[in-house]
Amino acid sequence: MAVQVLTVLAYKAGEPVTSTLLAASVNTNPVVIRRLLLVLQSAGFVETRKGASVGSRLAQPPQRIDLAQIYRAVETAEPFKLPQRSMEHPCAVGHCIQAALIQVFAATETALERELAKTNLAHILALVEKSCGQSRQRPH
Amino acid sequence: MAVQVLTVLAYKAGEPVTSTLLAASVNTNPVVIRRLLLVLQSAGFVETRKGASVGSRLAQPPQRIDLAQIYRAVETAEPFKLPQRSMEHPCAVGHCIQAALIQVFAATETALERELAKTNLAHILALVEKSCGQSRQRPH
DNA sequence: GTTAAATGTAACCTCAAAAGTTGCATATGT
DNA sequence: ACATATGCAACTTTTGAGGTTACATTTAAC
Repeated sequence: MAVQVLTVLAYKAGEPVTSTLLAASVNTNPVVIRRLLLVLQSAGFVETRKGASVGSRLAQPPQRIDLAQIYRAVETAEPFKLPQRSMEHPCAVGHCIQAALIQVFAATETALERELAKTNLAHILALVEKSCGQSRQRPH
Repeated sequence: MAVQVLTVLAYKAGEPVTSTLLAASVNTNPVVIRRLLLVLQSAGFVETRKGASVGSRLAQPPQRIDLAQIYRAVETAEPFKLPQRSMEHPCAVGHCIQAALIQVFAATETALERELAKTNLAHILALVEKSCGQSRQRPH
């Protein structure tokens, strides 16, 4: 969802967008968008101003924001994580296996982020415009 | 969890293991293990026999089972999937963006599986034995 | 054969995380 | 000043994974 919101902001090319409008675009609730925007703000991806007829916009050029950064900023639960088992380790083998799997999954995680880093918002924006054949909407 | 169970089975090197024992090793419930084993059975990774003093064992050598296969067999919810939005597409742009993101995420998914395919159970087993310094338990 | 031990399976419960909802205080262009 | 938009708190809803209990069925071993 974060990627979708950021793509819309990139599409708007600096024009501030309200959370209500973003919510309509992603078909969800404005508050959910605002919660997400807070995260994206602290990550430095967007700037948001309060008040009438303003909203949020990208704080960086789309080329500077890649999927790995977004992933790290937004993702809370790692996809490859061992469930936190109780530490009663009745089986020493199970304990050793866990230690080994943590290494393997950490390596996978790193590889995943390296892969995500290859794509940035500008790439996605180009893909959107190409697949839909629409000209980019510029601010007035 | 699937990886953990399969690693234990690989560690046991063909010796049939009961779901109760596996559950103790992963510190969970035998029924959960059995449910998982059903999936691993239909994927062709394990063989299970009913009856007294039997259980499950690997159906293939550990070198033949890699993490990508396990991932595909077990994983239900894709980590990179757009939430199924309603099809009322009030915003054509949003629709185009979704189509583009599906492509991007599919590519990421493919890259992830390519990465996972690099590691198989034999690798993990070697890592376990190395990090714990225990000799492999052979059948009798 | 009988029996103990194991799986297959159904029907429930629990729990946590994400998303959605409501309400209101606060800030800010016009 | 006022309409508009965000920040934020508290709550509910939803969803999926995991856990639990119970029981019929299968099978090796005695």
